[in-house]
Amino acid sequence: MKCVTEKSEDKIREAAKRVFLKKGFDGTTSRDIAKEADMNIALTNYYFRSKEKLFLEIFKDVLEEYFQNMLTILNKDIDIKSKISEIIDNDFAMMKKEPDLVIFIMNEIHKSPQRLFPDMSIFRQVRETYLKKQLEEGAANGTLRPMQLENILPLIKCGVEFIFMGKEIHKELFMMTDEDFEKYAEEQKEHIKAMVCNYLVIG
Amino acid sequence: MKCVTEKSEDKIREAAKRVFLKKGFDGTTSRDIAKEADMNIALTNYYFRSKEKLFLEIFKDVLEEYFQNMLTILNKDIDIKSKISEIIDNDFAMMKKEPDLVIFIMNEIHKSPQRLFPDMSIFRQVRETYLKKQLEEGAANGTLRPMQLENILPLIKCGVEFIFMGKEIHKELFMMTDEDFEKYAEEQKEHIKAMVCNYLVIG
DNA sequence: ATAAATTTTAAACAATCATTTAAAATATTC
DNA sequence: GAATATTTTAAATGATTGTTTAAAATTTAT
Repeated sequence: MKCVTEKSEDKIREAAKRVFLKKGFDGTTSRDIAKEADMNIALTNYYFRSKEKLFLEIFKDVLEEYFQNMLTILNKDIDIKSKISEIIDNDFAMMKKEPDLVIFIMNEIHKSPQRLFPDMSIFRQVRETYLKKQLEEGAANGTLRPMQLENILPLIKCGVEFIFMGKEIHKELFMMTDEDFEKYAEEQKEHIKAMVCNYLVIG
Repeated sequence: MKCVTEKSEDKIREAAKRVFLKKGFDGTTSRDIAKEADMNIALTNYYFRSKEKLFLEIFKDVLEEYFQNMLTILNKDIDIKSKISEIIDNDFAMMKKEPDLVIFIMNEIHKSPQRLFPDMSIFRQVRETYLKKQLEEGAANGTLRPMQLENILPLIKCGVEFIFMGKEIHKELFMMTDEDFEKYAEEQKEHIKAMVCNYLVIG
């Protein structure tokens, strides 16, 4: 049956995601979530049993959201330079669409890593992509600097994610307005693409 | 007068720094701090008036700690390649010594930037270093790719800080032990140095 | 339509939060 | 050494926390 009105459980889940991303687990109260969802406070526990369980459910989704698009790109049958460019463009778009996502993930995992890693099959998927094969082949035939996935992938991702995670401090440090930052981020994106490609691709 | 026993105010300040860095502002209670300092709960407010005021005082120190060493290096009269290498080594050492510092700063500023920027003269100092002059001269005489400080500095810093901020997720993603990560981080440090230098320095 | 199951509600729970109080203990001053 | 100022203490403040309760409202099943 198709409902025109959203189910309460989903309303709470979506509200909780927004609040958790903005305020973090510690900074979020059950009442914050209920208010954001415009629902009675008791319903968060009626549907999810506890704030902790609701959080873990949402965190799993958020972590998959973080990796999913990148995973698709990593498996594309395109040349390395295009692949790097696409990953960076994708990262860039993600940071603009969900500015809280990466710092949220980083901070929550940093504070309590043990509780946040369930059966993450997505991790295995990231380790075993077509890019890995491309790196091996490139290293073998001398077109690429020999590097492992775990070395090149952070180099690709850190540039964009770092300046967006630290958007406010970068704005303050270099006296930028929001508009300035937009232009700056675009410049930086191209620097990163060129820098990483120059380093990885030989000749 | 020299006291052999530490002053209560300093004991609280140092305890508060440890707890805030580990748990963040929202995750820290006044009782956590009092317990860590092994002092009565009322003393935190006796000396600092409120948890908020204590936090702001500590945050200012932490932010200066983050920039101070880098600032010294940026002003050194050494060639660009050595300077980049030193900044990265310094960052690396800082992340090992204070693993919570950068993610703490990033997260707190991200959550509430407006309240955390006092008269930060250190920001101006970072903008006006000898490195800036070196970049201008290098661009003018063709030895360096023309880049602004705000473009090159994040490229230098993001690599090391990113993998340490995300240490636990990188360990999980690439199935590393703590020992593995140590070796991995060392490798990565050298990749970053080479990559950034190759990109900035012409020929 | 009636009964049963589900969802929503207002109210309350004990625990903990940041902060304050006022008295006790200690240190300093004269 | 008495008077004063400072520091520390235990206890309490009212507000807020996550969670539960039991009744009311609504939906579903018969």
